[in-house]
Amino acid sequence: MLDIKLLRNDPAAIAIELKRKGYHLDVENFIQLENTRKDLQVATQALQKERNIRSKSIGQAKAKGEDIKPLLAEVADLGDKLKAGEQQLSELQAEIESIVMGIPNTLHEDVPDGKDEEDNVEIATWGEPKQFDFEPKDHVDLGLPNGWMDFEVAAKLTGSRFVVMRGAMARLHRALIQFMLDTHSMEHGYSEVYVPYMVNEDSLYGTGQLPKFAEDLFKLEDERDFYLIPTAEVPVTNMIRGDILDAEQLPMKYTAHTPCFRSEAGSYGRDTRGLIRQHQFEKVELIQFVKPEDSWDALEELRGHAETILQKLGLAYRTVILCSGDTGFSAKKTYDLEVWLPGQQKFREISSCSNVGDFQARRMQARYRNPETNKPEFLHTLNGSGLAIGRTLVAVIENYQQEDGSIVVPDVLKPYMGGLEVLKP
RNA sequence: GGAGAAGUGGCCGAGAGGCCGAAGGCGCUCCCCUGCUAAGGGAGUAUCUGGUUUAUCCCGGAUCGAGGGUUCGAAUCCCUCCUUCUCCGCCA
Repeated sequence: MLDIKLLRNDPAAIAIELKRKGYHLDVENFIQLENTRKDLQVATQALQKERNIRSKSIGQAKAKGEDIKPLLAEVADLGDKLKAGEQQLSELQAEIESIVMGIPNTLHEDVPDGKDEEDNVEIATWGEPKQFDFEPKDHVDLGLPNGWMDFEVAAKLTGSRFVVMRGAMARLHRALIQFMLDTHSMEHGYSEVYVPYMVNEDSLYGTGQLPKFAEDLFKLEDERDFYLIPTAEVPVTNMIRGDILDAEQLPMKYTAHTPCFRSEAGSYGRDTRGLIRQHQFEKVELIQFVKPEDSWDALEELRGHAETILQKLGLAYRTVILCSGDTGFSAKKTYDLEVWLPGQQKFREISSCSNVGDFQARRMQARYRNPETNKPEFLHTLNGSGLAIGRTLVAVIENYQQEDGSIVVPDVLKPYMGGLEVLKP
């Protein structure tokens, strides 16, 4: 959520900023609604004030034993007028709120202009795309013959975009999770949390998935309006919803492993093969809560933490900064890490690290007490994948494959593989 | 799943239709006093929001788990929901 005061003061300037993100803000409509709201609110509050004064005097008269009948007659029609005004006002406020909740975050000035992912800008690379002296297979061809990956069984169990993994592959998948959690919690200063995989609507409003992106989510058939989480960002970030933290508690860093559930509505036909785009995948997430002045440094740090994982795994990657049109709804600035996949001869997104600024904090009413002003102020939130497990598995097996279809276990994963050094078909 | 109890400021806790945004205590901040320590005295100390502009000040409005309702007036009465606790049942 943007600062409503900024929006009121200069909606035109905000509209120009939002245009970079491809969002059209109807300034005239907004100003008109705001003006109506202001009039209505002033009028309603005046009525409330009168009601309060009169009620108080009735109480005082009654205490003195005076006849209150004439006083009651005076306020007879006040109640109806007030009720009508209050209802009108709350409807209008709800309308304004729904507009404001649907407005994306503004961008950092570093973010390059652009329309879509074609315009993202590469800012760094690490490692060299691996050269093979044979034709490298993609992860599906590596996984299928051994029964390591089974998409048909998964389709029988559930449907498309699911997988069953077996044996050493399932273990390698698990090893990645352990390795990442251990690295972030023991070397990068994050505290590990275990969180619910279902959340309520308030949480999804808090991080920005609702109200706009309901179609991307799986909603449970249940009167409680629970949703499966699309990312650990939702439960972990919402842990501090409604809180006022002490300044000394910041920065707060959390890491969590969770499955992520995404409906992938609108991506029919894209990445239909293999593990790249599934309805259910695992992810190790990094979340930071920081003071406003620290969030840009924190973004660089967080990105470094995600990059460390790729480096330790020895996987070549490039870092891109998302252009204005590709940056997500809540983010001020986002780096994507793209890993080299020999099977596709392409870099593919494996992590996304964003500084959200105070956008989610506003929605969540998540604040800290600024010792200088002694006032509660919105903190800043950041999130990043560290990393997406399914795609990391893809990268590992494609990059560590050998001509006979076996897969060498990267050194850092060996402690988690019970002595297994090569996955043999 | 059944029966019962309870949700009030940073914390504890009073409050039972009006003078209650809320006693009292603890904690915290500032000041005074005491040579230091210990103790004592005084003042302050919720959040959101409107007028209203960057901020202060001032004057309003709202908020006592959430949402509805009754009433001139609700922390207080009624309804629904959520959460916590106790007992029973079931269960990984």
